[in-house]
Amino acid sequence: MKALIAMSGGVDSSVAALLMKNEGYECTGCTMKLYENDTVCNYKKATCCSLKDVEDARNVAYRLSMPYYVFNFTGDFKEKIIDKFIDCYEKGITPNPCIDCNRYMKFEKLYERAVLMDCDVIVTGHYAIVEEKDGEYFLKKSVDTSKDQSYVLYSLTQEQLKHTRFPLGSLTKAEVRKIADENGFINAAKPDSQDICFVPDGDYSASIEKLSGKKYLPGDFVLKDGTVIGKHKGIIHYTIGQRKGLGIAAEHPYYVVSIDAEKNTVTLGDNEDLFTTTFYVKHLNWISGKAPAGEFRCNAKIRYRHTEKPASAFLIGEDTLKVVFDEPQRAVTPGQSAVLYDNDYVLGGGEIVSEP
RNA sequence: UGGGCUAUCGCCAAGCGGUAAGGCACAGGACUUUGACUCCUGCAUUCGCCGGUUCAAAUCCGGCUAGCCCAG
Repeated sequence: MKALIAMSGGVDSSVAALLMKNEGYECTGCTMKLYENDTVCNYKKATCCSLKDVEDARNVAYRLSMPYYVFNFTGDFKEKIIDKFIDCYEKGITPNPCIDCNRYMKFEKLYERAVLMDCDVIVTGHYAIVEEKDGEYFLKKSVDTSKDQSYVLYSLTQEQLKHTRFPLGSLTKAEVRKIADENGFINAAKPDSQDICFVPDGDYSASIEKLSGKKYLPGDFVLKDGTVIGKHKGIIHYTIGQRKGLGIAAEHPYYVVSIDAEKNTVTLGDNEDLFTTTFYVKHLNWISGKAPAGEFRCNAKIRYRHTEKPASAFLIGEDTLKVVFDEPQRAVTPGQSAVLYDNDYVLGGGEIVSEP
């Protein structure tokens, strides 16, 4: 069996490579080059596409004596991830580029390459589990629930799951680091990745301005009743539930409650105004390949760092799901992904939209 | 022009003779493979100005200045 390992240069994917090797797979390592550091104006920080990371990945691949390649996916990454990222913010919604990167880069582009290379499976360092039973594949949370990444994988299809391996699914992060250390991997103690990989210094709005070359117009901060209480710096700077950076001094903190791209206004309110029970999801994918029939119970997760909460859901259209939480949840945000679980199993998910 | 009220951190605001609360904003950090949220830390040697009383004043007294309100 041949495996193509997606290696970022970090500990996780390095250990994933090792484990596949140990399982007897004929392994090939690779790193996807997703963007040029100059195009995103990143001059200092080491990120997943820096030379350093490629060297780390190459180093581990060499140590495991497996062939190693770098694939240049910069064109696709710009089109599928960066452009959409910018477009979303311009429309007043909040994207999750990591979700898109998994969907389009790792499990589409890379998968195509794997097929071309005659590989049977692609392998990543995600903390998630694929289970097979009677020919059907299931996506399940990892054993280390604090590191679980099944959320970002809800877009996978049966076909993709069949050809994917997540060797870290039953390990904890501590165990992974230990394995890396025991095997002398140079990245054993490398910090976990964080922030958006193509955004230097965590300043995403500055990146959008540089990448798009546009200036975003200031507009009004308004209250629910329409009262103007200040000027905002351009809607791309805000997301639902945001408190910091508003610059408005008041008795209580203000939070962004909604964003109107048409009127170029940002509505502010109290924390209590952010809690809602009902929302809609589009661009659905079901792990099983087909949508559950009728109304069903599940746990819904509305952002990467959200603990999934009990809800009822049912399709109200071809590709539109209505979800109703048992208890109101804070800052359900259009553009973010909602993923539905049945206990530890991912049922599917999609993108939260403001209107059905 | 009389009469009254108020002047404390960028904003709001405690304080009422004993040596400057708090909230908001802001900055830095933690958390985190998205944006957020959250958490931690920092943030007025100084109380409109000038004098006076007192061992001691943002707190009492006088004057000045500014703003607000009521008369005209």
